[in-house]
Amino acid sequence: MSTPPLRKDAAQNRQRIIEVARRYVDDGRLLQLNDVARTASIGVATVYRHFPTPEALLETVALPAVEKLLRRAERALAEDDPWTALRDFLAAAIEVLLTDPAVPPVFAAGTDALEHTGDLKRRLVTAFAELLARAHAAGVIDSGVAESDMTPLLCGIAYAANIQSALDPTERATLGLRYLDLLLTGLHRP
Amino acid sequence: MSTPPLRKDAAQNRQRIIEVARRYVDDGRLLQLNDVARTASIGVATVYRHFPTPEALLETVALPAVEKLLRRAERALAEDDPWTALRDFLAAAIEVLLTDPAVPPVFAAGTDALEHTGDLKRRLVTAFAELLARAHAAGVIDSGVAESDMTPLLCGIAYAANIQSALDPTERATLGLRYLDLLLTGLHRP
Amino acid sequence: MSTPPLRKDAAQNRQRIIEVARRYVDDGRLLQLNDVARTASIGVATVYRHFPTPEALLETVALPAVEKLLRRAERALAEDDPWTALRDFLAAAIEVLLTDPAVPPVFAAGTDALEHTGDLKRRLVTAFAELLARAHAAGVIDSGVAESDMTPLLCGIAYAANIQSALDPTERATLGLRYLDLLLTGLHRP
Amino acid sequence: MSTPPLRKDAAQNRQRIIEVARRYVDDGRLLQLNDVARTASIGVATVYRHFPTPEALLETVALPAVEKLLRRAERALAEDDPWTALRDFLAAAIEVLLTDPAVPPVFAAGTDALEHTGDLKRRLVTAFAELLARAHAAGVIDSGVAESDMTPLLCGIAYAANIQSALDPTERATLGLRYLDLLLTGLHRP
DNA sequence: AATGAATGAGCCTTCATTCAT
DNA sequence: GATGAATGAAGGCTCATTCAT
Repeated sequence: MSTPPLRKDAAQNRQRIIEVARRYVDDGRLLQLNDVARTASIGVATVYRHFPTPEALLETVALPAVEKLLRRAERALAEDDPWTALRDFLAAAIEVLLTDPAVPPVFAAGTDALEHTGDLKRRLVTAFAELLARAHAAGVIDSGVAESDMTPLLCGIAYAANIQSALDPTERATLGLRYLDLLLTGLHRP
Repeated sequence: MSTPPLRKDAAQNRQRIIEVARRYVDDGRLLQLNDVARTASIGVATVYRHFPTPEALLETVALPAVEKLLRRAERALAEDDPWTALRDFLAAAIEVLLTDPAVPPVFAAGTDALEHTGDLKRRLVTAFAELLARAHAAGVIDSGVAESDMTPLLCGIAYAANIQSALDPTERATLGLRYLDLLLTGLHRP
Repeated sequence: MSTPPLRKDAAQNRQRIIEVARRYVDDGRLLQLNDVARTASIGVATVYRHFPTPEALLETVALPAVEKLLRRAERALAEDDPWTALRDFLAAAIEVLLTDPAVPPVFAAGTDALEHTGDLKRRLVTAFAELLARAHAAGVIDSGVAESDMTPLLCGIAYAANIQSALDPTERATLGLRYLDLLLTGLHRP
Repeated sequence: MSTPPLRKDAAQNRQRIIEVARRYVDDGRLLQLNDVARTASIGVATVYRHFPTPEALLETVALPAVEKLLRRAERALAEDDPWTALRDFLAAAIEVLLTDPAVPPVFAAGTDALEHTGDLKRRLVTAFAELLARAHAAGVIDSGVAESDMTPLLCGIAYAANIQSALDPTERATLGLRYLDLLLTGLHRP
């Protein structure tokens, strides 16, 4: 089912590639397999074998953050108050999206390079759906919001915060949380 | 002040280039000057003289939509009720952003290729600032929202709606308006 | 025989082109007709009519200097002492070659764009031949030096001095005169 | 220290590129990487990897000749008579400069594309400096000539000989040696 | 499994020259 | 005579991907 265990040197290479790619992503550089290979002092073809496309590599880089978010979602599911649960999850999502530049493109992408990525995303949506259902049941959220709005809304907020390219990552995260708050509270004061 | 009047044939070429570029943008193709030239059956250098960079061409393509939006902003300024005025403007902006794919990149860009574009954007921000000030004065809007939030928020909503790439433009516009409404109203029902 | 008198505006244009070209040459920029036209705010075709090739323009720019050198040659012919006459002429040539960057390429070129340039160059060689003949007759110069060595030797010295691109024009002229002196005196001390 | 040994096929390609470039240089054609690639039936990028700039390729083509000259310089250093040593070296230099059209531009260039080229040039200047010092000590050369005059003087002579574009390479070499002789002996007969 | 050399399509851009206005 | 827009060939260079070693 899962990938066969890698030979030790292969595993090392794989790790090295991911580390280099991580640096690229953090620096805002474009992930180019060729480039990454050179930086990692690893043959191009080796990189291609491990990661057939830049997307596959990017998703692998984003993986830990996405998994972490999934754990936050599961923790949120354990929370009693439906509103607190939902809000905490959304805040966690924004934080992850704005803290790790590898994540937004993975979320925004319509298709996934890695099956595993799709799995995680689906489980995240499922968790959100549950949180949403509880919130709806409790009447603490607009009835028009649907499960399918999660990704767009979150990515939209992250995108909005990222437009301020002059800010540093921490400031952008703060800004994103403020935008989330605006969305939750609403701009209008009747 | 403005560019000297173009010779008739030059004006035709310019128009033809813009039309071809418009088709590129609408089809979601990347604007490449060489490519546009070939499609337009016009010499590359001619295209380069008219539009030194793809951005300049894109901004020119986006121009009418941006001007239209500015007129909507000015109309909104004529509206008595501060909240209606602001909301109408925001709705118009979302509509334009989602109706014309040339517009979002122009708004999201930090720098402008054409001076005129910068002018328009600044006038738009000024108009928004005025609408916002009135809304603040009337106490009909969250006091934390600032002038500098306009572009991020609007672009964020447009981005969110555009993530649903399966939808056609009209459906995306509708979705965008719903997202705007969510933002104005707030997700939370206390 | 000679060009018909130019219309006044045409003459002005011509003058303006030459002035601009002079600046180009002095700044070490490449003479590009298109470029010159734009800088001079004159239509490209106008420039082309006046000067069909960059060489033609360059030769025109170099003209006054070449004519000046020819006058120096004629003055040298009036000098009594054959050695002084020859040496003065050579020194004048080096000075002109290193003072006006338009001149060396004109001298080094095998073919001339303008008839007038060819005339002047030939008259210069003739004058040199005469100076040389007198020097030979007086036995004050190596018998192997021929009329056809003038251009190569002078251009060679100018080239040598120009290699020191770090120096300013005046310093290069001084260096060129030193190289001429070396050539006249010889490096060898027996 | 030196470049890692090339793979066999890579070495063949490299060699092929150099051979084609050599033909270009000998024919007086401009070295254009794209052009060379096409002629050599080798991918452009391959050529670019081996030689990032035309200068790098040119210097590589010129290398054997420059190395040969350096050996001549070292042989000259072994010669007892200071004047003979210096003269032989200069003659060898002129021969090389006029025999291999790849060499003059390399010498005249202020900056080197390849470190190795710079090394060789510096070693050549050092050798010349030594030959010059001995000649000065023996009082057999004009005291004004300095080490820094080597390149200009040699290139100047080569340039002078090359102006006679009608001559074939061998004749030009002969002419160059005559010009060298004139420089050593001096034109003036007092 | 790993390597990295090779590929060549394809983009961007410039320039000399012509020609319709 | 003057203008300057138009041309399109051509050069420079990069990049994702393959394949021989």
